[in-house]
Amino acid sequence: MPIAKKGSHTGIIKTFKKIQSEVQSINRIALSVDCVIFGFDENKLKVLLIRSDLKKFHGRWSLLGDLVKPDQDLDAAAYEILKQRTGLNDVYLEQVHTFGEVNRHPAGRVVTVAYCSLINVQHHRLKILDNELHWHEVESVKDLAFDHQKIFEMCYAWLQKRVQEHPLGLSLLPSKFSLRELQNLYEAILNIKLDRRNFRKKFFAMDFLVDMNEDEQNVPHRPGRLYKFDYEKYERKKKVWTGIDF
Amino acid sequence: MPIAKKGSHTGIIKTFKKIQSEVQSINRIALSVDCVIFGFDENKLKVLLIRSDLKKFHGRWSLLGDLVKPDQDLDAAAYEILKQRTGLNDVYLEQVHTFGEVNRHPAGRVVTVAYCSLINVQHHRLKILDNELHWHEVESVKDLAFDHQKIFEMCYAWLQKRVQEHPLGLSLLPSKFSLRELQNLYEAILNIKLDRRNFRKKFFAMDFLVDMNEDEQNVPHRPGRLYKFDYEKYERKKKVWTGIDF
DNA sequence: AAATAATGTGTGTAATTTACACAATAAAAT
DNA sequence: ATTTTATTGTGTAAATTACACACATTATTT
Repeated sequence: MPIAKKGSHTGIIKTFKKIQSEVQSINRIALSVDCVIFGFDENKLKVLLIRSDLKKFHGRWSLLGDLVKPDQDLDAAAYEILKQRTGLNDVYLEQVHTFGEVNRHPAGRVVTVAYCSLINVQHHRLKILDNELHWHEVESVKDLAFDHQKIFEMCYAWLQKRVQEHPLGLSLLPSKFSLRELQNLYEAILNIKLDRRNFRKKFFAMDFLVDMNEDEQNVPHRPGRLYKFDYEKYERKKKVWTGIDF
Repeated sequence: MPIAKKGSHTGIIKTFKKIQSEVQSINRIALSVDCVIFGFDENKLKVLLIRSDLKKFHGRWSLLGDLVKPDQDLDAAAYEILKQRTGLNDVYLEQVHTFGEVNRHPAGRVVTVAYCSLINVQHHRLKILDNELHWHEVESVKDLAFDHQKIFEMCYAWLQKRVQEHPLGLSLLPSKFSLRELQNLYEAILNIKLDRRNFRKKFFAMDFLVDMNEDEQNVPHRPGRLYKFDYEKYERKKKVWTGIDF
């Protein structure tokens, strides 16, 4: 029988043996990852959903997720989902939040870690083999299965905030892109209109865009210049102090 | 024997029964919460640590944490820690990140969810009953047990960023505070010097400070005016669009 | 050759940020 | 009571950044 550690006034401190026994038997919980996979297509921000297979949620859509295996790193579990579902490897993936209400899942206690992923739909387009998968416009996503609506909304809000302070949004575009595409992307994510001249000035002033000396192809109007984003320079120069502002 | 769902091309989709069986037997993992509890005292940012009880980490300090029970909400588990360790109820608590590497804990597979908490040390001062608990200056925190150093560093970086865009930092001060105290707080958290006049102008311009018509007591110099922060007004007025800037 | 639809560029104004110095006040020391 | 000390409280000018706004240019399509 484990005892409270000598020196503890509270009885909270545990011996290694006690912790070990707790870790190994009781107190275990199923853990899953759910991925909110964003794409950008036809100037719309989209999210990849799968039709829920559970009768209880007949026909409702849900996020892509799976249980984490006991010998699997958490991040690896999220990458695994992406690999399986999109066929893509090096994609942008970031953990957003963990949802741990007791009754959030009908099959029992399942705590889930939500990840956001941003992928270039062009690369992915040919790889949706599974006809239960579908890209949905973010504005029309509602009534998802489980608590996935809440998870989705938190991830979408996270993206809207994050995209203003970090260049992750560019992962939604081809590596070469025009400023028009970039602006359309920001307008779609943030759901606002931006002034074109000021938008360009802003990005040129940041000085992370590399001119590819190449123009757009196959556009029914004057082609725009193509640029790529210099991530290395961004990593060197990124700011830590942005100023107190709320 | 569970089978892949009809209509699945990949065999990834699972039946409810299969999910239920996975949730209920295999694939379970121990889940813990760890709290990075910040305090502000003597113009220094501090963090509350406990001496590790595990022989393996003899004498090393660690974060305050515990396993999550199967019938306990995740957030509730974090509040529980705070309540136990500080005796405080309504404290600021926010989830930061989940750490899920397979070998991060010596007692087996334990995934941990890190929370940051900010408490007013004045309220707490008399309640450290446990002599294994100690407030450490953040700059001198090193070599924590487990992967707690990494967790701490991520939470500290999170705080430094978050405090610039959200008034959570004020939870470290008494509800009535002078602008000098507020500035000291920001300087301690961000580890920079700020211009006093511009700092004041900034905060007054935000217009969330309420003049208490009261001055500091027991200071060995001209007392400063006391203010409180109007959280309700902040909630009504807080900005969503801050501008693209990275 | 004209019409279309987009690209690419600059300037003035307003708002915000930064740098910076001195008088007023309360407490403590004499 | 007077002086000294330490800190509060305030204003302005200069620099920077954000914002609003219009026209000439270039491919493509008709």
